[in-house]
Amino acid sequence: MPELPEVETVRRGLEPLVVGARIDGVEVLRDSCVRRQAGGSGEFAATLTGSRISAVARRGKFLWMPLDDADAGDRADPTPLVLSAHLGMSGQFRVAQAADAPPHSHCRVRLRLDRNGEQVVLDFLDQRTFGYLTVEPSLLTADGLPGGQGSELPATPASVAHIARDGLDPVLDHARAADAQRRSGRGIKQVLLDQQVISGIGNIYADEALWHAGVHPATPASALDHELALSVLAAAREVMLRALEQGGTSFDALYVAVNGESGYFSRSLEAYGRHGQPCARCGRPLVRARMGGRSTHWCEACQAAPRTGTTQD
DNA sequence: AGTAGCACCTGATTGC
DNA sequence: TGCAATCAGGTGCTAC
Repeated sequence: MPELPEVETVRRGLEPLVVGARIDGVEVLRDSCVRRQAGGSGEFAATLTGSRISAVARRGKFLWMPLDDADAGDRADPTPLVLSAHLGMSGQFRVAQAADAPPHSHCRVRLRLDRNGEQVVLDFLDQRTFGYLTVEPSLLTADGLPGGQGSELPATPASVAHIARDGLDPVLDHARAADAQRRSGRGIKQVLLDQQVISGIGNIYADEALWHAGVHPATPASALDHELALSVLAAAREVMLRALEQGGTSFDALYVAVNGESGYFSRSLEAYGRHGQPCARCGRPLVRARMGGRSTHWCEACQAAPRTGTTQD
């Protein structure tokens, strides 16, 4: 589930915990949670051990931690390495309370860190195992990334190269992103979920943004004019910023911050999960339907059905 | 080339 | 009570 505000909440929790820390031990409890690693979990653990984490970065829902590798000078190709993480639907980073605490049943990887002599045990939990960790090279330049602008980040993992700038990225060109959306004939809901057009928006915030903008989720993106496409993007940005202020959206224990705390934005949701309940704007009951395989919530009165071409309901 | 559909998993909830 | 079907916040691959 975690979408941009939740992943950013995790990033902010990790930053003071891991930056400058040295990885002293790596325990992989479930091999399949280490992905895209040629040498598997063995190589993953061997490469990480002894490395020092220099930062925690994010684009959209993708997290990564650049590594200062003490042995980099010995390698034939000293490309900067990063520890990449994607939380999938249920991934979490959690600090274990004690070095000898038995790992949670959903713990997939345990990292033992040394931060100025202090021992920190960081667990990667993931019930559904759609999330993953990997150590991979980073790109030396950001040229050619989706969005086209240069990057203020030191390095971007290869696995993130195809991901567009996210809605809170200061470098995002909103006008270009809006026009990129309008090039697709798919429904605007599906285009909002396309991480190669604009990243960070997931199923919750897509529904919220469209409710706030008053746009029907099935409206073909190509039918929006430039101004309306911009206002959908602005709505997405505003709702994600407000969610971030409240630590993200938590429905259950599957999303919590690094310290185990839940976010409070679920009580501010206007559309997602509110089918059958009255619309806060007009009082009509909200409806739910499946769209592009995802459950979608909207108000039939405030979010007028697309009326392009042939008529319908 | 762009897009729909499915695969990847576990666990909670719903319905018979 | 038991068991099967359904659903869940995401992404990437494959086949049209």
